[in-house]
Amino acid sequence: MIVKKIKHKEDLRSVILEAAKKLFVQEGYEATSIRKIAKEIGFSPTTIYLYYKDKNDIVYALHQVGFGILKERFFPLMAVENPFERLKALGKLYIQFAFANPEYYQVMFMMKEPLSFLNSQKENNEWIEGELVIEFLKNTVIECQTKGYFKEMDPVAVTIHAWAAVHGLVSLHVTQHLDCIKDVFENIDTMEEIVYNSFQVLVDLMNSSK
Amino acid sequence: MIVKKIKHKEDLRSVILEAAKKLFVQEGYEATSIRKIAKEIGFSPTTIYLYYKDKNDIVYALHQVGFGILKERFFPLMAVENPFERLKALGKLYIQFAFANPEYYQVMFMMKEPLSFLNSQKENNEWIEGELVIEFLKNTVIECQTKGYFKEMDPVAVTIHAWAAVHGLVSLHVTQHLDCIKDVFENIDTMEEIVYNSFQVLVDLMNSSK
DNA sequence: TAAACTACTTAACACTGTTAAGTAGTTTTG
DNA sequence: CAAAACTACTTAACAGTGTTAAGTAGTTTA
Repeated sequence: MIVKKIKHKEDLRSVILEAAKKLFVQEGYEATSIRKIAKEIGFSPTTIYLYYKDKNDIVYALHQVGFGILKERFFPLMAVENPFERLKALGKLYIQFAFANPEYYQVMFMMKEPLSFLNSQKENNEWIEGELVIEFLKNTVIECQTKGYFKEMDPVAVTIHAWAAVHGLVSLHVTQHLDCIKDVFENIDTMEEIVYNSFQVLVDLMNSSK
Repeated sequence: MIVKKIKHKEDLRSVILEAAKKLFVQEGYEATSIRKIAKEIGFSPTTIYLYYKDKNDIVYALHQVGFGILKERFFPLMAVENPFERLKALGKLYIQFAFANPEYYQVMFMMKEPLSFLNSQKENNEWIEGELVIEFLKNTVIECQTKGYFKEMDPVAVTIHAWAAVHGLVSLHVTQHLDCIKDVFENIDTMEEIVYNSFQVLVDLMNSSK
């Protein structure tokens, strides 16, 4: 379990983050304590505080790792010409990301801690990671409007709605609230099917706005 | 701070819940510890465990209190004849509830703990509180379909979508993720306005499905 | 009167995040 | 070259968390 100490003065900050990532993905947020991270890398818990301000600082770093993965996935979508196809692909990918990386999704979009860390920093208290994603979504929505979608609607409100619709879906899944009401689904499908059927409703409704 | 001990053998279980409610609403979930609840009612922390199995048991009880408030608000809506008007009113009330009772909203729809408690109970592992609300929503959706809304759509998928859309909106607000991207809104409105504008998009899209 | 039961408490376990103070080992400086 | 300063880390502790085993008054039953 315990990784042997790092010689050659590697950047311990990134070694800590790597250990945090491992524990976080394997055991979840709850089980990722400062003491366990320290044990994992073979240092005392207080050493962590020489490289990260507090635990929120670490979960903010994890949240950034998550956004790195998400942006990597979103990048190829910039090539999709048709804005509505791009919008649909964005939604699908967002859902896929949440299903594939539920722990990262939680830290990115469901937990206050990373944002608390941002607010604790005097300068740079902007959530650039989130704003970048929403800006990309907004531009796609505006482009869709030039093609006749979302007639006479406020593009910002449409953007927030689109985000909220997929976020609501995946967050209800991640917290297991969807599983708990599966009795209302006559034919019990997989959770993924239910989520995608529901996403299809969003797409169909958006289509009917043309 | 410390309430004098209860004589006359009142039901201590409800006294504990009352203290938990007070701390929970005033200080939030994080600050509501077993030890603080015990101090509040003037008993030792272990006494709590004679009336509640564990902390999840208490947050499940709080979650039930929340559903009590929500159901009370939903009740008058059963009288609304027009199903689409009822659907809109349901959404509006749901959002209002979340804004007025963010702590209860979290415990009802955003936290795993109450559901974990349900799963820890051998019998009765159904989330009846949630199912009741969703069933009410589903029936309204089905009724809307008889009036020409949601043509050729799966009513269950529409129900989940409607729920997810409003849940996504209010949960992004509660976790302060919406506040953090307020730079994308040109005219910085109140959070309530932004949420209602976004809700209006849902209503407009649903209207265009007729 | 003695046993049993009720309602509660004390003390402890095993954790958590976090900080003050201290300590080797290296580097810089007079 | 020795003394001061700095680097990188550790030990010990604080104040808190949920939770459980064991014990103790006071009441009730036998």
